[in-house]
Amino acid sequence: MPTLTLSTPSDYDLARDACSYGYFLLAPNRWMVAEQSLVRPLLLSDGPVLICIHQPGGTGGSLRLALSRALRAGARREAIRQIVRMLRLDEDEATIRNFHRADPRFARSGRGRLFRSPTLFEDVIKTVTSCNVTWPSTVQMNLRLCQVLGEGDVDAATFPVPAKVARTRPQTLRARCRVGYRDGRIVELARRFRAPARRGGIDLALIESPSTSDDDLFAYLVELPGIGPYAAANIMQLLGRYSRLPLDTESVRHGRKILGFKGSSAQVMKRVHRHFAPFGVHAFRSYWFELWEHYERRHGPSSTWERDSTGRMFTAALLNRPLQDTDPDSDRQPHAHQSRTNRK
DNA sequence: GGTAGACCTGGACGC
DNA sequence: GCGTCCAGGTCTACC
Repeated sequence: MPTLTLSTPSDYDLARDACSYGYFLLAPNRWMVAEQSLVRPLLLSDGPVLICIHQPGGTGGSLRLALSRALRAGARREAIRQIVRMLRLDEDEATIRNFHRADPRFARSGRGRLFRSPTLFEDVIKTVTSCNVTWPSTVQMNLRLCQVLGEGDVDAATFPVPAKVARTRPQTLRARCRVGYRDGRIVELARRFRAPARRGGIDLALIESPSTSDDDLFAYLVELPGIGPYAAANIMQLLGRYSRLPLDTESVRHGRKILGFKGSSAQVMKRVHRHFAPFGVHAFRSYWFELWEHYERRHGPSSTWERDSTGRMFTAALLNRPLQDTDPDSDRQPHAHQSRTNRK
């Protein structure tokens, strides 16, 4: 089996940093608990390739990539570019240290990087499939999108590319991928990813330019079909902009149960927003890793979560249920356990 | 600018 | 096993 080696920042820990955001549990990603490795297919210009990513040397060690086929130089560069984006290997030690200076609670665990997708398109569609549904439905939608529209073996199909989704009828998406009313919005988003910016397509130059302000980026994203304030803020963190909080019902639950805030949902959201505002450009990471830590208190280290069983753990009924009697501290002990933490 | 209701799926629950 | 209720963010209409 062909292999590649990829160096990492000296603080990089695959198990910790890949299992840091719920998308690592969504198809076509597959976290192999026993092997502590990430398996997923990537679509390259010369076809799909299945990649198994492992870090045999532990923290700071190089990543070993086992490939299902040999890659020519161009395809190899393409694969590495996608993996670097997905694992945020481009966020160096200094970037993470800045976050830890702003929020020292996570310096010891080293948390700072958040898992994302190899492409912006996949991140945007995953965000849309996480809106207005419970987590198990998000898991199913992504699995079906890959099985129905992805390339390669059905068990290891890639995430579909914009061109394929843009050609698909909304009714097909609804019937076969069970995306519900999101069908037309997903197809329209795919069409915009296909079209050049001057003809109404996604303006990648604006999105990726560091000179675009957070406010301007948010205003642009929120105008896209299927993207509201929550989704826009989430896409921003996936783009590496951490100043905005994607506040949803989970935020309200966290605000009430963990932070002890009272009042209506809108009031609790405002208080959560104010609570994390002092972390400035790091606000989302502080918010997220605090949330993640509580998920891990319930379900154990995220690197032990299985895609097929973990999805069922994140239902409103279970999350609202108090912790077992074996944990007398109950939920409201935010940092009593310095373990690992989450969901989306 | 703020609010109410529809959108769709699947889990939870009662019978 | 079946029927009903509910959770979830976006969008549109309306005030």
